[in-house]
Amino acid sequence: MSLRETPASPSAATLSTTLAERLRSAIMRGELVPGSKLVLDRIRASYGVSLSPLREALWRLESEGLVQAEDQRGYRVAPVSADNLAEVIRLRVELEGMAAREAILHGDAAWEGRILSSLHQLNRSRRGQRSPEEQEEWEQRHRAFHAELISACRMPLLQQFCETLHDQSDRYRRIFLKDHEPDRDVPAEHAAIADAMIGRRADDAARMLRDHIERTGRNIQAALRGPG
Amino acid sequence: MSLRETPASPSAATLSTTLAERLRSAIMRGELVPGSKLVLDRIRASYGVSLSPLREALWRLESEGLVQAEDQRGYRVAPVSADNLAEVIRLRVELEGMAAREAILHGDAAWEGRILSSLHQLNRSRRGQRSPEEQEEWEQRHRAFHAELISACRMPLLQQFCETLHDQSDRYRRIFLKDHEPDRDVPAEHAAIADAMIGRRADDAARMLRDHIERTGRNIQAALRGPG
DNA sequence: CTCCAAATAATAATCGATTATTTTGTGATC
DNA sequence: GATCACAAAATAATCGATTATTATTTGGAG
Repeated sequence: MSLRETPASPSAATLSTTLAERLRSAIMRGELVPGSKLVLDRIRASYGVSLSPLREALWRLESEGLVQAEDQRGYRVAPVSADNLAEVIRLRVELEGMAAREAILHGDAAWEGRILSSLHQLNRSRRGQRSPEEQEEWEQRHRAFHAELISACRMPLLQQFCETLHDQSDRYRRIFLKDHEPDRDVPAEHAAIADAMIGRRADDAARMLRDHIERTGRNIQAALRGPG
Repeated sequence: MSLRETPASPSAATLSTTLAERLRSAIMRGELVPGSKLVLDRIRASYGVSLSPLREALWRLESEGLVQAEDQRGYRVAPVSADNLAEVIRLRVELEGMAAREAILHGDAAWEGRILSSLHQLNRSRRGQRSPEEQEEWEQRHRAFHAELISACRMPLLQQFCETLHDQSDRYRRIFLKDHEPDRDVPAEHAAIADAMIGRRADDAARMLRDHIERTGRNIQAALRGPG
């Protein structure tokens, strides 16, 4: 249930936490392929850890929908499907829409500043960069920007749900739109959404957010149907 | 992420799964009090298990919002607060409302039958019974009834969210409305909701569901403010 | 050849012991 | 008396080995 957090007080990250992050990243990048079996002893060996923290890490990823677990039969990377993607997109639209409206109601000047700042950071890194580091940086900033939009909503559970759903749809995008030239001006969409949020134009913001999410969703759906 | 499931094929429940169920029940009943520390070695001893399955069980409950975990500092029963309850209620209204509308769109005759059947089961057991077994039975059937209402929505993630939120609000109700004479005709409310769902009156159903959830919410809020 | 059953191998789950970290207690200093 | 440093105790996290379960192979029987 934790928002991927820096602990309030400076306590050392546990091996299990570190491992969950590494595995999450591998799953999101598609390096661990959807539906594939996660053989405990193999992963244990390749990450150089013991079983206890590994199993804990997998349970955390299970709760984020990135891993499936079955008693006595082990774990596998969550499979992908058009139906699942459609639901993720639909829920993102509804929940991020709700969160955005709440954020507009409650947001203050500091919140506006954080939106502008994260938008700026995002625009300074370019998507579809050659180096994986740059790509990873863009991904991270993109996630941060979307999180900031709803950060003032005063509904931590809702933020949690949105983060989980966002991760799930990011995985689809990163796997199926691997080196896909965007057919639209994504930075402009981000800027317009930020502007509507700060300008407290709730209906505009919700509509643009919906379109933004759904457009990406349709592109992924097309790629998903195409090859697979 | 699993809907509390009977495994498709008959594989033995793991100790970790059983333990998670037992702990969930103890937390929901308020036997493990909100905010209290869960000292691993104490629980380990009292449940007669080893650390590994215990820790796994606690992580599962963390993902359901019933336990809080902090690296290197252990676990505690999720605390309660008016703010958290308000968010849980709000999200239940929104998400169960959405799920109900979808279920009305997609539900077939079999679904109608399941609703009527679970309503009947629910009415045959009486809430606020003297024996804990009867009370537990009512709780279980009440949960099943609400789950059945949205079971045709074809959105497994959404069902998952609803189940989690329902568990959370049930915990509040069971702790704060311990032996509380209901001030309203709850069975009639259930019957009316079931009727509207089956009759495909989506707006009616959503409104009655909202009122049903919010009324209970207000009662809990009152109790929460009162003593504590 | 196909089906079943037992044997074997592979894997998951659990345990008990060890190590690392945090919390509590104690005494010294100001 | 308050504050810090250190020691001791409590607790959390991890490991390596063991046990239980599932999956695979093998060897008949029909």
